Amino acid sequence: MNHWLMKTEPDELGIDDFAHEPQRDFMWDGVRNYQARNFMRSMQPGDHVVLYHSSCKHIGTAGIVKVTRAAYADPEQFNPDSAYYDPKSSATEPRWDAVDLCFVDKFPRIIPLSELKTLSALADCALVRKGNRLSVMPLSANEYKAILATTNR
DNA sequence: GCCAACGTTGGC
DNA sequence: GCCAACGTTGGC
Repeated sequence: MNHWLMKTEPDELGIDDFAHEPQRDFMWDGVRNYQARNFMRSMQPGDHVVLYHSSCKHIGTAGIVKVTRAAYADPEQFNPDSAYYDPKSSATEPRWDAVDLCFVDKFPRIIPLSELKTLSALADCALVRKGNRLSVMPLSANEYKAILATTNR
Protein backbone atom coordinates (compact mmCIF):
# COMPACT_ATOMS: atom_id res chain seq x y z
CA MET A 1 0.00 0.00 0.00
CA ASN A 2 1.29 3.40 -0.98
CA HIS A 3 0.93 6.72 0.76
CA TRP A 4 0.16 10.11 -0.72
CA LEU A 5 -0.41 13.70 0.19
CA MET A 6 -3.02 15.89 -1.47
CA LYS A 7 -3.51 19.61 -1.05
CA THR A 8 -6.92 21.15 -0.81
CA GLU A 9 -8.49 24.44 0.02
CA PRO A 10 -10.72 23.59 2.98
CA ASP A 11 -13.30 26.12 1.81
CA GLU A 12 -13.81 23.84 -1.19
CA LEU A 13 -13.35 20.39 0.31
CA GLY A 14 -11.65 19.92 3.66
CA ILE A 15 -11.29 17.25 6.31
CA ASP A 16 -14.53 18.39 7.98
CA ASP A 17 -16.49 17.66 4.82
CA PHE A 18 -15.15 14.12 4.85
CA ALA A 19 -15.72 13.74 8.60
CA HIS A 20 -19.33 14.86 8.38
CA GLU A 21 -20.12 12.17 5.81
CA PRO A 22 -17.74 9.35 6.73
CA GLN A 23 -19.46 6.79 4.48
CA ARG A 24 -19.43 8.95 1.39
CA ASP A 25 -17.05 8.63 -1.52
CA PHE A 26 -15.94 12.09 -2.60
CA MET A 27 -14.88 12.58 -6.18
CA TRP A 28 -11.53 14.36 -6.29
CA ASP A 29 -11.62 16.21 -9.57
CA GLY A 30 -10.15 19.36 -11.06
CA VAL A 31 -6.48 18.37 -11.00
CA ARG A 32 -4.94 20.09 -14.02
CA ASN A 33 -1.26 19.41 -13.61
CA TYR A 34 0.42 16.54 -15.42
CA GLN A 35 2.74 15.51 -12.63
CA ALA A 36 -0.09 15.45 -10.13
CA ARG A 37 -2.28 13.54 -12.57
CA ASN A 38 0.38 10.92 -13.13
CA PHE A 39 0.61 10.34 -9.41
CA MET A 40 -3.17 9.98 -9.25
CA ARG A 41 -2.96 7.32 -11.94
CA SER A 42 -0.69 5.33 -9.63
CA MET A 43 -3.16 5.37 -6.75
CA GLN A 44 -4.84 2.15 -5.77
CA PRO A 45 -7.95 1.53 -3.67
CA GLY A 46 -6.90 1.28 -0.05
CA ASP A 47 -4.01 3.73 -0.36
CA HIS A 48 -3.99 6.29 2.40
CA VAL A 49 -3.77 10.01 1.67
CA VAL A 50 -2.71 12.79 4.02
CA LEU A 51 -5.01 15.76 3.51
CA TYR A 52 -3.26 19.12 3.57
CA HIS A 53 -5.15 22.38 3.93
CA SER A 54 -3.68 25.21 1.87
CA SER A 55 -4.54 28.83 1.13
CA CYS A 56 -6.48 29.20 4.35
CA LYS A 57 -6.16 30.40 7.91
CA HIS A 58 -4.75 27.18 9.40
CA ILE A 59 -2.30 25.81 6.86
CA GLY A 60 -1.13 22.27 7.51
CA THR A 61 -1.97 18.58 7.59
CA ALA A 62 -5.54 17.95 8.71
CA GLY A 63 -6.24 14.22 8.54
CA ILE A 64 -6.27 11.01 6.56
CA VAL A 65 -8.52 9.88 3.75
CA LYS A 66 -8.28 6.77 1.61
CA VAL A 67 -8.63 5.92 -2.05
CA THR A 68 -11.86 4.04 -2.78
CA ARG A 69 -11.74 4.18 -6.56
CA ALA A 70 -8.69 4.25 -8.78
CA ALA A 71 -8.22 6.92 -11.44
CA TYR A 72 -10.97 7.43 -14.01
CA ALA A 73 -11.70 10.20 -16.50
CA ASP A 74 -12.56 13.44 -14.72
CA PRO A 75 -16.05 14.28 -16.04
CA GLU A 76 -15.48 18.01 -15.55
CA GLN A 77 -13.05 18.12 -18.45
CA PHE A 78 -15.96 17.40 -20.85
CA ASN A 79 -18.32 19.98 -19.38
CA PRO A 80 -18.15 23.33 -21.23
CA ASP A 81 -19.82 25.04 -18.28
CA SER A 82 -17.21 23.84 -15.83
CA ALA A 83 -14.21 25.86 -14.72
CA TYR A 84 -12.28 22.62 -15.30
CA TYR A 85 -13.40 22.24 -18.91
CA ASP A 86 -10.61 21.29 -21.28
CA PRO A 87 -11.51 21.65 -24.97
CA LYS A 88 -8.42 19.66 -25.93
CA SER A 89 -9.70 16.63 -24.08
CA SER A 90 -11.81 13.97 -25.77
CA ALA A 91 -13.81 10.99 -24.55
CA THR A 92 -11.50 8.60 -26.34
CA GLU A 93 -8.39 10.32 -25.03
CA PRO A 94 -9.19 12.05 -21.76
CA ARG A 95 -6.37 14.15 -20.39
CA TRP A 96 -7.41 14.44 -16.78
CA ASP A 97 -8.34 11.93 -14.13
CA ALA A 98 -10.27 11.89 -10.89
CA VAL A 99 -10.16 9.46 -7.98
CA ASP A 100 -12.65 8.77 -5.21
CA LEU A 101 -11.69 9.32 -1.58
CA CYS A 102 -13.40 8.70 1.72
CA PHE A 103 -12.82 9.60 5.32
CA VAL A 104 -10.40 7.76 7.60
CA ASP A 105 -9.31 10.11 10.38
CA LYS A 106 -9.31 13.73 11.43
CA PHE A 107 -6.23 14.84 13.33
CA PRO A 108 -6.89 16.32 16.79
CA ARG A 109 -5.26 19.49 15.52
CA ILE A 110 -4.02 20.91 12.26
CA ILE A 111 -0.27 20.32 12.16
CA PRO A 112 1.03 23.67 10.93
CA LEU A 113 3.45 23.92 8.03
CA SER A 114 5.96 25.61 10.32
CA GLU A 115 6.04 22.46 12.45
CA LEU A 116 6.23 20.12 9.45
CA LYS A 117 9.27 22.05 8.29
CA THR A 118 11.11 21.15 11.47
CA LEU A 119 10.78 17.39 10.87
CA SER A 120 14.00 15.91 9.55
CA ALA A 121 12.03 13.04 8.05
CA LEU A 122 10.29 15.53 5.75
CA ALA A 123 13.40 17.43 4.68
CA ASP A 124 13.28 15.92 1.19
CA CYS A 125 9.51 16.09 0.84
CA ALA A 126 8.27 18.49 -1.84
CA LEU A 127 5.65 19.78 0.57
CA VAL A 128 8.09 21.76 2.69
CA ARG A 129 10.27 23.03 -0.13
CA LYS A 130 10.05 26.67 -1.06
CA GLY A 131 8.00 27.46 -4.11
CA ASN A 132 6.60 23.97 -4.36
CA ARG A 133 3.27 23.85 -6.19
CA LEU A 134 2.73 20.15 -6.58
CA SER A 135 -0.77 19.33 -5.30
CA VAL A 136 -0.48 15.54 -5.31
CA MET A 137 2.67 13.80 -4.17
CA PRO A 138 3.83 10.42 -2.96
CA LEU A 139 5.03 9.97 0.62
CA SER A 140 7.58 7.41 1.67
CA ALA A 141 6.66 5.14 4.56
CA ASN A 142 8.99 7.19 6.76
CA GLU A 143 7.46 10.48 5.73
CA TYR A 144 3.98 9.16 6.35
CA LYS A 145 4.99 7.84 9.75
CA ALA A 146 6.58 11.15 10.70
CA ILE A 147 3.41 13.04 9.84
CA LEU A 148 1.26 10.65 11.86
CA ALA A 149 3.65 10.96 14.81
CA THR A 150 3.02 14.70 15.05
CA THR A 151 -0.53 14.02 16.16
CA ASN A 152 0.68 12.33 19.35
CA ARG A 153 2.16 15.46 20.82
C1' DG B 1 -2.94 42.12 -1.08
C1' DC B 2 1.81 41.08 -2.28
C1' DC B 3 4.99 38.61 -4.69
C1' DA B 4 8.28 34.63 -5.51
C1' DA B 5 8.27 30.43 -7.69
C1' DC B 6 6.62 27.59 -10.88
C1' DG B 7 4.12 25.39 -15.12
C1' DT B 8 2.22 26.35 -19.56
C1' DT B 9 1.67 28.70 -23.86
C1' DG B 10 2.92 30.35 -28.14
C1' DG B 11 5.88 33.10 -31.33
C1' DC B 12 9.92 32.51 -33.64
C1' DG C 1 13.65 23.64 -29.43
C1' DC C 2 14.24 28.05 -27.13
C1' DC C 3 12.56 31.25 -24.09
C1' DA C 4 9.75 35.43 -22.89
C1' DA C 5 5.29 36.33 -21.42
C1' DC C 6 1.65 34.99 -18.96
C1' DG C 7 -1.40 32.83 -15.49
C1' DT C 8 -1.57 30.30 -11.22
C1' DT C 9 -0.19 28.63 -6.73
C1' DG C 10 0.29 29.41 -2.16
C1' DG C 11 2.79 31.27 1.96
C1' DC C 12 3.06 35.34 4.33
